[in-house]
Amino acid sequence: MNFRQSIIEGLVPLTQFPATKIADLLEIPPQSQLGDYAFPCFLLAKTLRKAPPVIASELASQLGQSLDFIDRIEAVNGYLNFFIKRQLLVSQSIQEALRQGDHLGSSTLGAGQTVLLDFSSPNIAKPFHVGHAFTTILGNSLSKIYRHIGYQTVRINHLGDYGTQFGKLIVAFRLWGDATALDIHPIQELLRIYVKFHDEAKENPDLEAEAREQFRLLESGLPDQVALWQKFRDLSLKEFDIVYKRLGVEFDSYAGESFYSDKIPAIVEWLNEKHLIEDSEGAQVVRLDEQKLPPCIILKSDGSTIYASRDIAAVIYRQQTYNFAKNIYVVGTPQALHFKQVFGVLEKAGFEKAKDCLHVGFGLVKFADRKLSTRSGDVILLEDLLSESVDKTLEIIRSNAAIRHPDMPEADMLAIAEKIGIGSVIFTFLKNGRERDIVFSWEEMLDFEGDSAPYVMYTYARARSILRKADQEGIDYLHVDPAKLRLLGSDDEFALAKLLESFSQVIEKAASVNEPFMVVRLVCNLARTFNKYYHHESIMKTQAVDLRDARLALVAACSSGIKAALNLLGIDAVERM
RNA sequence: GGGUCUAUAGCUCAGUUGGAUAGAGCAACAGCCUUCUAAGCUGUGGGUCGGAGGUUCGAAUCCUCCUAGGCUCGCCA
Repeated sequence: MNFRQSIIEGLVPLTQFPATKIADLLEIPPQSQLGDYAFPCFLLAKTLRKAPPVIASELASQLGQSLDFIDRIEAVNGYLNFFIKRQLLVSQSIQEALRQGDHLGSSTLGAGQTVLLDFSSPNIAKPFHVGHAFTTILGNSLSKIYRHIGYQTVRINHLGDYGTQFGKLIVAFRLWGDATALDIHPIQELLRIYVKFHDEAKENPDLEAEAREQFRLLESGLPDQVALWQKFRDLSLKEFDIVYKRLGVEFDSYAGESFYSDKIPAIVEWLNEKHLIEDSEGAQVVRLDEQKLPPCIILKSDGSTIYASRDIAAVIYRQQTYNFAKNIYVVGTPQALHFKQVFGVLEKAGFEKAKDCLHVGFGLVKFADRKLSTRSGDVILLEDLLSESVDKTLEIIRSNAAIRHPDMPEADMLAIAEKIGIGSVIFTFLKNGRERDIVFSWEEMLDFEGDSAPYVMYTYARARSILRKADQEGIDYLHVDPAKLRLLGSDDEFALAKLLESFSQVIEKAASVNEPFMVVRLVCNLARTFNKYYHHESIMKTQAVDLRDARLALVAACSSGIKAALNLLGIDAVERM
């Protein structure tokens, strides 16, 4: 039974409002003492010409006993407050949670529709630094959230694997490259010669010209140039893969800039046919005055392509290949204008799916404390960040294990530290609204108390610990008689059940605004409420066996809820810690 | 200068599309381990929602102006 829907249906005949209107108005009170659902009567005041409190109390008595799942209805301050029968909500919510298990909150909302997520997209031959972490972690989480509610997803890593920079690398590698170093630390070596190229080019401008020539030769397909480029690309990807594996991120496509290189002429031709392109200061541009946007450059004055033209080609290709319902770009907010222009050109060209293209932006990563371990230049490698976090976690695990789990094998501690350490990093990026800048500090990221990945994971481990004990005693808490579940109804139990019940709504909301932090807040809430419960009640020592079993069912439901939510963030829960 | 985003507790942030006494976490202070994991729990203090007007039954939320800051504004991506 859907309580919310039933209340809406009950209110339709009494208010004369359409169901959608009521759905908009029906809210969840700020405090649980005020009820489970609330209907504000202020809008009715105008049509009925009565004071809201009067209307509320009239509605309360009219609605009376017609809704059998309602315990009572109160009229307070012009609000109609609904209290659901606790036992009913609790037992229903736990049964549903146990049925869905680790897929709690999943649905078929997006069945038959495909969402494209363009994220991560690092530049080949450049270090994978913390700046890339945000798009990678955010995109990964969004893909999981969309899949959870039934969409098919295509995760696209739009690699920066083309452009004059590769001409530079080819020139630099021939002059100063070290093949052995390239095999061992490919990106380090490529970065070294890239930096050297720029240093040398200051003295010798001919190098720049040579680089442009080499890129031209690469683009025209000369075997030597292509082979070198391919090698740089392969080795870089191999190194990126190490980070992706640690983060648990996978891609369905690595079609990057090089992939679209030969698709651009057709795009230019298409735009020309529509007479959208005009000459401006030597460059070919599409004017976007009517959209109040600056012109979008399609071809540079030397005739070569640019970021925008490649992105336009990519959108067209993706539509033909995937027939997407949504085409999402997980790219930093500084590029907002760029995407507005790209989508603007497509719209102007009459490409209908332009409205389904979406830029999901995120803030900058800034650094509060500068004393971070870096190997090269002033960038912080994501790999180093992950390792640092894992190391710090391992220290804590070691000191805890000495007290609580003297039997824990070294290999387990390492595996757990890896998951918690990486979970902490992921959590740092996903805990707030994505458009906020992240001021990065070790102190905050490695603060494992309160709302943090370790806190949530710890809660899961505690719940699992109880269930292991129940398993040992042979208790079947997954198939508890619904009648027993109605024994639950304390404040904590009710609060937990309500949180579990809210999963699907929260996850759908998170998807609709592309904000994983909503899932973070949900799971933190669940963890906090669970810890409270854990502290108040000794589950396994509950005297009455039926009540104990019901409580175990609730614990099982909560544990799968936490696991499900963590999975949506890209974090792997651990059974012990 | 144009565009755009932001400003909420000492710090980091929420605030369900205009509703009830503005909420969390951290930090501070005071407590709780012979009991399923103390990475936990319980309690206390802490606010002119950047400022000034306006809209209305009602504003952190909408409008105008101002202040401060971020990002961005044609051949990089």
